[in-house]
Amino acid sequence: MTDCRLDPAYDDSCDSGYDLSFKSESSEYSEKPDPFYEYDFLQPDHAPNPSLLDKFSTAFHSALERHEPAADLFYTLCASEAKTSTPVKDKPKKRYVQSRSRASRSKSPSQILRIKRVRRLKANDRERNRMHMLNEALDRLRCVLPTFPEDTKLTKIETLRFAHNYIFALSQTLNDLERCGAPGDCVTVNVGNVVVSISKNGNSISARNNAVVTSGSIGNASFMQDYGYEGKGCQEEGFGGGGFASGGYGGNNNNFYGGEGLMYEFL
DNA sequence: TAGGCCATCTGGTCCT
DNA sequence: AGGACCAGATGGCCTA
Repeated sequence: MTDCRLDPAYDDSCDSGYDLSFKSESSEYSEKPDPFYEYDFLQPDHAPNPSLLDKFSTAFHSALERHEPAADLFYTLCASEAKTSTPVKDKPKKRYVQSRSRASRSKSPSQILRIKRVRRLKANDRERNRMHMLNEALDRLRCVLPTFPEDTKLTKIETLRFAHNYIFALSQTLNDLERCGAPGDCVTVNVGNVVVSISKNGNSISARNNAVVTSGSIGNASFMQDYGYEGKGCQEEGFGGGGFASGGYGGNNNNFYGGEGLMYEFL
């Protein structure tokens, strides 16, 4: 495969008629509305998203009062507004048939080459922007995960696994609260070395050793593992994998999620 | 220095 | 036709 950066034929002369300036830094990219923006707890400036926090808080406390699954309520609150750039495909894939093109009519080989090169450059630019948007979303996901600032930045796969496990841990916590009842207004979840407090007055994340937790990673590799779940729900959602033993989630460390190892306290 | 991670390019496929 | 999405290839950077 040729690398255009080394290919002398891959020039970006004005002859191509295409402006090579990166659109990732242009207004077209930066001003494009992000359909997922409103579903982030933290906005790009790390300020809490009041709308989403309110929804989560409402769902959480309604669940505590009505003994209903908070995740379902939260889902219900958001579902009506849910948008996705990758719609679910329920139709069988149809084979794409290349139609006869009129484009080649009355075009010299050099013109065709130039047109192809321009299209390729435009496609490269779109792909670059697409990946930038994906990375931006991953960065925002990193921001809402309880991590230590002194640790290295989570990789992409670590971020996704961490987020999956973190969400699962929180949902397990909610399930246990619904089972046991919640006498107070605040719930504290111990996530490894991190303490997550959820209350009507807001949520907070802190470290057990009083260190400030902002970004980075929890120094506990097992938390990054891609746990499977053999129980109902996750399996139905396609999360099934290797599975884990009942009552344990995280092995011999201090991550206690689900089952008898779950740690939470009422304040 | 090997391996992991990442950004980018590229061509194929599908969809509008 | 053109855009979105995807996966493979490639080269650069960093770290153990």
